[in-house]
Amino acid sequence: MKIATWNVNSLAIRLPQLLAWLTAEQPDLVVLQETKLTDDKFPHAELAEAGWQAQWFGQRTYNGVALLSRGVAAGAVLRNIPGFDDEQARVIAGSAGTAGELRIVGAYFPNGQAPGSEKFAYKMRWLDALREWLRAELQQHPQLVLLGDFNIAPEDHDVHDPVLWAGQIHCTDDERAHFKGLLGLGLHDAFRLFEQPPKSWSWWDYRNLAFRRNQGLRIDHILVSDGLKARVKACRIDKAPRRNERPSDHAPVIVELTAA
DNA sequence: ATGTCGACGAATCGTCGA
Repeated sequence: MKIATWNVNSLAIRLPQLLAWLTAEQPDLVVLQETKLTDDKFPHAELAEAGWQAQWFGQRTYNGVALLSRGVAAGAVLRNIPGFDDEQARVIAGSAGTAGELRIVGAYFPNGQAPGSEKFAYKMRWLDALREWLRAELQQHPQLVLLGDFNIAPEDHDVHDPVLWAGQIHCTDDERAHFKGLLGLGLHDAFRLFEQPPKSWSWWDYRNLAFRRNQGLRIDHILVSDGLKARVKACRIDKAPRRNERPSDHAPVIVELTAA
């Protein structure tokens, strides 16, 4: 069972790359971020043609998320955090897996712009709401995967230049405390369950030849619950799509689980 | 350090967000 997350930075632009990647990589479940599509424009027909069921939740210009499953549609789908009033489309959750035992929570965490900004305050409120909702969700669904673009680099070794980035957005103590708070719910950073190549990033700025210079951040994550940890076989970042022409600025992250 | 994308509204570019 392969589960993946990818911030596609506009599905309108990236659909051909997504379809090619799905064929090449053959994941079972995929969550997408930054589709930037209103729901009427979501390319469900093209995905269905390729064998994918989709659940989606989007808006114009910004944000937008989706949950793709091969063959069987996800059940008990939720859009955004229950009880948290939000105009932005950032979360999609659904139940999937061979026996519907897996709870998949795909999320596009707020960017936060800069510490002290109104957008940063929104990020903090959103993170509070996410944690409290997930606390309850984990009671209901002990086999849970939280994955997406977290917009948080959890530790200095997730940052190409920790001195340059110290205290900057994605790297503040407040954001990192929130990441640890999620781990405190009984979640595990799947990527760090394994030995990994040094300087592994999931995002590289379009500017400054950052990808060529491998100057990036690891801000896209897959967190697995206590109840799933023993099933985690591998976790990796797939840099191949970042080498495409007109790539997304993010690379997919993939986790492999053993059969239930 | 700030050199790039992508969406959008309005024009063949400026603004915003990331």
